[in-house]
Amino acid sequence: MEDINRLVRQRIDKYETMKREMGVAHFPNTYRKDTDVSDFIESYLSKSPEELMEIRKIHHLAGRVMAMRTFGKASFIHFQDASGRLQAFFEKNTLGDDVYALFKKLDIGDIIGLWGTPIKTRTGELSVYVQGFELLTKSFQPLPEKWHGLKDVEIRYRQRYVDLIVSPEVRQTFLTRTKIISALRSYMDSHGFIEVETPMMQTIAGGATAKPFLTHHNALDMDLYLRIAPELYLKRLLVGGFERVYEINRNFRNEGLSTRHNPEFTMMEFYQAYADYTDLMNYTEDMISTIARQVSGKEVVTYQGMEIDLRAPWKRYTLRDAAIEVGGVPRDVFDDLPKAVAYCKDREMDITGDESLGELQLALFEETTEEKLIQPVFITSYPTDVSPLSRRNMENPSLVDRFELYIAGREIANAFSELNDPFDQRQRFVEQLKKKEGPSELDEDYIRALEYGMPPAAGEGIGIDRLVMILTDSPSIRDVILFPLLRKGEVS
RNA sequence: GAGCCAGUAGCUCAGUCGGUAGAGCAUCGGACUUUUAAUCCGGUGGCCGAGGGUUCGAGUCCCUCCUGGCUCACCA
Repeated sequence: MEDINRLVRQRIDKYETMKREMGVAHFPNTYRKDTDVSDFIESYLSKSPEELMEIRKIHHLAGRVMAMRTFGKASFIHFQDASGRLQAFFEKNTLGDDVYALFKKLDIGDIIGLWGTPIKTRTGELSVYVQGFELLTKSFQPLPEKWHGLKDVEIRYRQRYVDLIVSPEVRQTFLTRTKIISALRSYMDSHGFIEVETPMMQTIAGGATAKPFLTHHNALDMDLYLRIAPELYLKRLLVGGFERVYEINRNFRNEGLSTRHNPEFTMMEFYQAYADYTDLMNYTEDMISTIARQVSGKEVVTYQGMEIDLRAPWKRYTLRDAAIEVGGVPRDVFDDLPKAVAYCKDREMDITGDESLGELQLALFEETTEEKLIQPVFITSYPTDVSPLSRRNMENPSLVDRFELYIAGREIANAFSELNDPFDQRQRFVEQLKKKEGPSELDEDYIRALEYGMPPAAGEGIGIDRLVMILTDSPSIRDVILFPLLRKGEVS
């Protein structure tokens, strides 16, 4: 604790005085509370002041002092615990001179245990009529101002603990995140899926196209990648005989940061044997609308001023129809390689000219259509050459049985009927290796697993952070990740 | 990686044409027994993100760098 500023110094000195002269214990851990703030409020909020006068029960509460209004001989504070915020009334006559003097030495931010009876003050606010208190943890750093709160986003991210103390809406967002993930788990569990864990450290970074983080294992003297996706391991489990598996965990991608991208982010991937991508569309719209209802109590949510209707069923569009009808790409351009190249160049899109038609079709869709897909929509029928792990469509082998889910202009989920033909899979891997992005090595063990036989299946990945963003109306992914990645640095 | 914007007291912010660094809250001292951003009186508090330059003089103008935000690029 170098660079101690004056305010910290004052608090340290004050604490020393309290311990030396006022009998305050040094960081004690013997106080036990018996009542949460929310329970206290629930028990007494509807009672009249007269009814509360009759209640002699002493409740032991604890929490952090958030505001103080002290007078000569009586004072009010607000304190908060994990469940809520409550007013407490300290009176000199009740507490005695010494205890009241100790009370007046408290600072905003201190954590105290306090006990007393319920009371309603003259203005009708339910409060604790304090009979005694104990300083449990001295707070040495001053908290941000009560009125404007903490606005500096750098401090909010670097010192999230401060943000959580002073910003109820931030605390609420993260509580909602927890509820969403919990609801997701129980939805999956109740549909017969088992939760599994697969390697975060992999020798081949497969299952997606992204740059991986590299690390090293000393004892084995072996380079390892942090996973970019769990996909290939989860499908090995289908080979192994599990028919419904899911994993909610972190992926790591060594790419740029933005309001929608954090280098580590949370993904749920799940795989279901004897199902195809149309089954997953039905499943997904029910899952997400159910979770929205459970978490927020409604299926029509507002995201950044846009009304998003999550009620099933959701619209379904082929990539081609969406690009043409929503994105306004001319029909002949979409279906013709030279015209597509010319069109992309006209729009100053960053293309080399070596792309396949499929790659250009996807690029055209992303350029013209994506951001217009506000209401939930499944985009289907992706080109095979941009989907190396997806099953080909029976009628048209240049397309795959795949969908992506878009909500509020963002990709939320990606799913497909799984390719379980080991020979086709090998061929697609070989094609993928020719491209400059993508895995550096062919995953022979995955091919071998397919050679043992993977049941027909469909699988899906859902970006949990992005889903949480929509359900909590958060503009940036950093608002739904407790500790987003920042440059190494100190808040001065 | 590129462009734009920002960084001044613990927090939130002013700071004009380049001329002695300010406010509110917090904090410290005093008054005050039902307050709600309590009120009233008085005080303390600054490496103006860092470094360099121009100038008699720089928070202010110029350059470099650091950190953050937004947009773009990258990114199934």
